[in-house]
Amino acid sequence: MPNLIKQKNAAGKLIEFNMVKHTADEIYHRTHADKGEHQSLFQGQGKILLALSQTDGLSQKDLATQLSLTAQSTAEFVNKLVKKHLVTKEKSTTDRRKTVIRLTSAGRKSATKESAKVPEYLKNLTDTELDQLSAILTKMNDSLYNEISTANPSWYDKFHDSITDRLRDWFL
Amino acid sequence: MPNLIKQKNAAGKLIEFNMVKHTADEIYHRTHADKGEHQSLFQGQGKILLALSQTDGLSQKDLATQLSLTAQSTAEFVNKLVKKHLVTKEKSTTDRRKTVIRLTSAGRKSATKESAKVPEYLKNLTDTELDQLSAILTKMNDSLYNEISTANPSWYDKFHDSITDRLRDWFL
DNA sequence: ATTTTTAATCAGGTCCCCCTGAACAAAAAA
DNA sequence: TTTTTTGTTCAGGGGGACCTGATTAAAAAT
Repeated sequence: MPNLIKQKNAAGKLIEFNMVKHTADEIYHRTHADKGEHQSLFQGQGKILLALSQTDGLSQKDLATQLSLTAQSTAEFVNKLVKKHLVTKEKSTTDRRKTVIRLTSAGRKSATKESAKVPEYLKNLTDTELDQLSAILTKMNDSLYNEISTANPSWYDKFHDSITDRLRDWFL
Repeated sequence: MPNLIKQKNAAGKLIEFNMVKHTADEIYHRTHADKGEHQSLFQGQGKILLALSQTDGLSQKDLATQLSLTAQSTAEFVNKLVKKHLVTKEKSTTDRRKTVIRLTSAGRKSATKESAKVPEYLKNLTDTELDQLSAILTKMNDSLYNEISTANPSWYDKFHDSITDRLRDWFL
């Protein structure tokens, strides 16, 4: 029998963490005048960058299906990224309907910069704590993967492997 | 000397957690047709709800200063919440310039519903793990509070106490 | 009693995520 | 070759988080 009090405690801390982190991020990109860089990596333009950093040179259609977006949304995000010089568009030579999207070097950097660095708030943890945290997060993630796979197996399939691949790349 | 590998490991797991959680949330409010309920609690309308759930009956001005928003943004969010029947607006009787904002019962429920319940992914953790997680998150949060207070002391002041108050209320 | 400050409103704007519908050109199938 | 399917694009829309500027009404200060 798990202890409800302990669960609530942890849940509260987690909410607090999200809240405080959100504020810290806000302050950061407020003072750093990050003009528009407040995209989550997991939405819209960020998603595209992430997918490309795993497999460069996808077509818009590929991106759309992989990311569960409409072709139009995908086009919108890609165009925005082109304007920011983070990706390039070029017509495929083999199939001239297709547009191949590629990361620029700036794009690749942008996709990995925030993710590849160890945040400050982890640096105060001891080795033991880091191990504990990793183990706990692994369990939590598995839990969430389960939720996703039962709720929506097709998303899960598109999702799980690419995520873990991506993370392996970043952190090795 | 903290172990960089361990840090990166934990950092990766954390990113993975955010990513997976984001997807799980998306699936959830996609299947539950939650029309617009995908607000972070820490932004815009969510912020307002949260502030009111701590201190009901604030004026728009009070909300604005407390949340570091302009009066106009605040008004916008409040109006949207009124449309959703989550808050009510009424002219103050003592100072007829002021508008007093109050949570409806639906509003109060909405402000606490997601937060007060223990997420599934915590329920598979053992008591020991829960304790470890709480301890680790406490350290991480302190780290972030520090960041905030050095970067922007005034935000910190508005922030810290009300947060901890809020969390105490939810979880007791 | 008049000026000034304050709380809120309207108007309009920027950027973000995301979708539907309609058009169009290139490739594949009939 | 004609039809159908596929990949993109254009147009337009809904909702969200913010913001600045200008105006109004009520309270406070002079």
